This record gives sequence, structure tokens and C-alpha cells, in this order.
Amino acid sequence: MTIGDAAKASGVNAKLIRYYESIGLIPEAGRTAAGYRVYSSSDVNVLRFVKRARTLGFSIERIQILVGLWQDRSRSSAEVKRVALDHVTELEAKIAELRAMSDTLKHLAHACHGDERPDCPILRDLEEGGGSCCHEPQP
Amino acid sequence: MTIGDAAKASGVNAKLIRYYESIGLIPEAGRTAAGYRVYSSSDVNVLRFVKRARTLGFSIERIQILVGLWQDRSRSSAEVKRVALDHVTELEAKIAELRAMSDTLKHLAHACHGDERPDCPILRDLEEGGGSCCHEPQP
DNA sequence: CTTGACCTTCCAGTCATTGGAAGCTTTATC
DNA sequence: GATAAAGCTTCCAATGACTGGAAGGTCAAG
Repeated sequence: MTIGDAAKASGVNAKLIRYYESIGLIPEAGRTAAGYRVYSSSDVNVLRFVKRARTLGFSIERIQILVGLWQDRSRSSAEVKRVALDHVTELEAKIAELRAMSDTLKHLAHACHGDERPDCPILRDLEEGGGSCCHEPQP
Repeated sequence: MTIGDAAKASGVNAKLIRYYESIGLIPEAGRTAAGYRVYSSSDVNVLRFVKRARTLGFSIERIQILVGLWQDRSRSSAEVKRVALDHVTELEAKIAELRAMSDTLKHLAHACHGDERPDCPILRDLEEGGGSCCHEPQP
């Protein structure tokens, strides 16, 4: 299998496969006499594993660990679970951050007439640093 | 005011102020005879505006537009609202994406014993590409 | 023998910063 | 006035995870 075949079979594009090899996420592929990379179906399995892990938002660094655990027959499921739950913690933190941004903006946009007049609570918030809002208690 | 003073007053660090200038987000600052950048309190207001907008997750590109609208007395609030709601749309899309990842992982982690044994549904999912899950209908 | 579809490497760019190095200027202290 | 520390300047490089392009080698079909 050439890199193009491996790309089709795994769903990871050829450019990305080379990149993964260059950063050491996957081992160096074998080569033909002409220097073309050669892949086996087990290499494709690794690529699929990586692809699925990326789909779930794992960083390359954590995927390195997961691939290591996957290959390690004496792993404990506790180790895998810990890596997964660390990632969940980060995802939840990011979600909370984006949620707060979105809610604030939706609130401001709701208060904005959205007509031809220049007056706008969104700009007022940005100007004032968001410190004072209609719903906050006045000290 | 020097760049350090402006940094303290705006909460945007000096390095970042120079970067914002270099990409044209803020106008070029005036200079002293020795070449030091000089800032006024209105420059600081712009920096504070930018900082607040970044806190709300706006891209630099959109902040350019927002600053433009802010400075434009003949703007319509509709324009501002549209920029804000476009951003909300993107935030919600990103949240949904992360939510899906997190939920999938929580589900898999829940099904994982997390003990010393190697058997692990998380690795099984990564191996199989997440296509088959206990709760999905069997064709 | 040529065309076109592959493959190779290397370099550059993305986004929004952050860090460091090397070299000025200003301010404070002695 | 000398000196040291703090702050300013520019430029270059790195981050994460890709993506794109240029320049050139290789392979199978017509």
C-alpha cells in the first residue's frame, strides 16, 4: 500500500500521515526502492485509531499515550480512563467558557434594537468592559 | 504614557499592544524623540475595547469591524448586532461539537471499569471508529 | 515517448499570542 | 558623573494541528 492507498483506507489524508510521522506520532513507514512509503493494514488501523481519537478532540500528546496503552497488553483500563476523563475535564472547561461568552452576547444582542439607529448595548458593553449590566446589583 | 503605562491602564500587555499595532488592529502609536511609543487615554480606551471583545471570544478580524463601527457615529445597531450574532452562531456550533465529544467520552468512561484489567470500552471505541455502540440499533 | 497521476522533500502560512536575544534610553542611586 | 536597573526598541522563533504550494522524481497507460 502506498500512502495514497493508506489515506483512502484510513480516512487520514496523505499530507497528514506524513505530518504524523514527522512528529513521531506514528512510526516511520517502510520504503520502496524508489523511496515511496509503504503501509500495511495494521498501519492503517493505527491511522484509524488516531483519526477517531482526533474526532473526539484528544490532543496529539494524549493520542500518543492512548496509542501506547492500546499496544500495551498489560495496560490497566484505569490508565485509559484517567486519560479520557482528563480530556473530559478540559472539554467541559472549554464548553463553560464558550457558554458564558455566548450567553453574554445573546443577552446583549437581545437588548439591541438592531435597527438603523446607532445606539447599541453591545458596543456599550465593549466600551465599558462589561462591568455594569442592567441586571447586576448596584453597590 | 509609555507602552508599559498603557498596558497597565488597559490590561493588555505591552507585547500584545505592539502585536496589535503590527497587524493593523490599532493605529500606529506616536513616538518620542527616542522612538518610544506614546499613548493617550483614548488609545487606552481602544485597547480596553479590544480586550473586552477578545474576552467575549471575537476574532481579531471581527474586532476590526467592531472597532470601525464603534468609531462610526453613523453606524446602525443592526450592523453591530449582525456581527455579534454571527459570532454567537459560531460559538454555538463549537459548543455543540465539544458537547458531543464530551458526552461520548463520558458515556465510554462510564462503561469502563477503570481497574487493573486491560479490557476497556474506550479503546474499543477508538479501535472500531465509534461506529458500533451498545445503544445503537442493530441492522 | 509523453501524459498524467502519483510520490518525494522543503518551506510558508494559518490564529493569537508568548518568549527570548541583542541593543537602546531613561531613571534612580551612589 | 558613573553605574545599575528598569523599561523601551526590533527581530526571530515557537506554540497546535494542520494545509497549501513549489520543485522534482517515479510509475502505468496509451
